[in-house]
Amino acid sequence: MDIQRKDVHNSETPVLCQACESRHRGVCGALTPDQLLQLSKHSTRRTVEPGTELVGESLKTKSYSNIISGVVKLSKMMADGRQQIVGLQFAPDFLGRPFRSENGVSAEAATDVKVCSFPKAAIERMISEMPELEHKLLEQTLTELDEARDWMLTLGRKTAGEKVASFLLLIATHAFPDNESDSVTFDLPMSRTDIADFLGLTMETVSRQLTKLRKDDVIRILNNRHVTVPDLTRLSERAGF
Amino acid sequence: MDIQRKDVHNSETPVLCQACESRHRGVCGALTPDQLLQLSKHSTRRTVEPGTELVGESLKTKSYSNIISGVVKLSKMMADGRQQIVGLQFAPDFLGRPFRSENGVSAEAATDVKVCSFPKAAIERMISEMPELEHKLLEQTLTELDEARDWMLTLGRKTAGEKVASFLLLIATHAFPDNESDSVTFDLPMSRTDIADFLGLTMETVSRQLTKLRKDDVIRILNNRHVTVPDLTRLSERAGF
DNA sequence: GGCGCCAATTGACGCGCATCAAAGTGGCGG
DNA sequence: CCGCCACTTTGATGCGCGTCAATTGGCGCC
Repeated sequence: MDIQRKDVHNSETPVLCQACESRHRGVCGALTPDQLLQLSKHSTRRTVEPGTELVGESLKTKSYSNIISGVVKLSKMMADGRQQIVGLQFAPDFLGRPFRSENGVSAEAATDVKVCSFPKAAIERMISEMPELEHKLLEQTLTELDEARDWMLTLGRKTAGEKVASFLLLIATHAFPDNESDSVTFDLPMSRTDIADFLGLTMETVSRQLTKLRKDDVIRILNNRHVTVPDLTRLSERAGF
Repeated sequence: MDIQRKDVHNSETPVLCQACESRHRGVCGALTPDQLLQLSKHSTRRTVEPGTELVGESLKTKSYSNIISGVVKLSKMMADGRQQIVGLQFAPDFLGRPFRSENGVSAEAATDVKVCSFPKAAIERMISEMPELEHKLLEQTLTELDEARDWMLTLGRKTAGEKVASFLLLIATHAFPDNESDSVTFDLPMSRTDIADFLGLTMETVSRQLTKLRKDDVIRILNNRHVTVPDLTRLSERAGF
C-alpha cells in the first residue's frame, strides 16, 4: 500500500465513527454516539481510484467527506490550462468547503481513496447545533492555512532543488508523522507531472532534481515510486533549512 | 439561534464595538453589548507606524487584535534572509493565531495601522463560551484559506507580468470592495521591495512590469504610489483571466 | 539653490528553468 | 517472450527573470 498515516495520529481515545465504520479523528471524533448513529443513516462510504474527481472546481458541493485513507490533491486551473496543486489532504482530514457552495478548488484522488460522505444539509445542521464540531473544523482550517502559507514560501522563494527536497520531506512527515528515526521509506503518492504542478515547476525539472538527489545519495528510488531517505537531516538541508 | 447568527453576520448596520470605539465588522460584531462592555475593560487601542512588528515570527503571541484601519503584511523568512509575504490583512480582519502560541508568521504594519488588542486569555475564554464568536473566526479563517490558495496559483504558475497585474487587482478590490464602475484609483500600501516579496520576484522585475503596464496605458502612476486603473477589465486580462 | 539620502528606474549580462525533442524504462496483455 | 503504451529520463537550446551596477527622481535639510 502507499501513504498511510500511522493509525490514528496522537490518539488518546479515538471515537468509533459508526458512519465511517472506522476509528479516526475526523469530524466524527467530535460527535456523541447518538449523533453518530443519526448521521450514519445519511452517510455513504466508498473507495475511488486515482484520478477520480471528488469535488468539481465550479460545481456546487452537495456533500462533505471524511478521508479514511489515501491522498487527495486540491488544485486550481487557469483558463489556458496551467495548473497548480494548492494542497494535499491525508486521512483523517475533512474534505469540503462549509458555508459556501463554490470554492474554486477541485479535489481529485491521487491514490486509491476511501471516503465517507455526508449530505451538505446534514453537516451544516449539525455544525449549527454542536459547538464541538465547529471547533474541530476551525482547528483543521487553521492547520490548513498554516500549511498553505508554508507552501507559499516554497513556491515563491525556493529553487527547484529546494522545492523537490521540500516535497519529499512533506510526504515523509505526513506518511509517518511520529517517525523518530532519521531514515524513512515511503511511496510517492503521485506522478512527476503532479509533483511539478504542486511545486510550480515542469515535469522535466522535477525529474532532473530527483536524479541529482539520487546521485548525491540523499535518496534512493525503486520503480519510480518507492523512495527511501537514509538521512532526513541531509534532506531537510537540501530543502533550505 | 440560526436567525440570530444570520442577523449578526449579514447585518447592514455593524454593531458598535465599544472596545474599539469604532463601527466595524471584526470579531466584536459577534458580541452582545454586555460582552463588549466587559471585553473593553481589557482592551487597548493604538496606532502604529509602517514597519512596526505586531506579531513576531517565533515570539509567543500574548494578544489578539482587530485591525481598525490600515494594511498588515504577514511574512515568513528563511534562514538566509529570503523572504515571502504570505498574506495581507485589511480592516476589519482579525489578527492572531488562536489555539497555538507560535505560528511561524510575523505580522508587520505596511501602512499606518490602527489596532484594538485583547489579551490572549480573554479572547480564548470568550471563544469557548460563545459559539457565535467561534463561527465568525471560522468564517474568516476559511476566507483567508481561499485567498492563500488563490495566491498559490499566482506564485506557482503566473508570469512576472501576470503577477504584478494580479497584485494591482488584489489591492484595487480590497480597497474598494463594492466598486461597481470599471475605473479605480488607490494608493499602493507598500514599497516595490514588499510587492516583490509578495509576488516571489525581485524589486527590479516589479518595476519593469509596472512601467510596461504604464506604457501600455493599463495604469497610471503618480509619485510612485498613487495608481489609477482606467479599465479594470483590461487589467484583469493582464492578470491571466 | 545645493546637497545628501533613499527608493525607483533603467541597462547589461548571466544563469536557472522552460521548451522541444529523443531515447530509455517498467507494466501489462497477447 | 514480445510488443505496445504511458511515464520517466536525458539531452540541446532558448528565454525570462535574477543579478549587479549606474542613473534618475523625490524630498527634507542646511
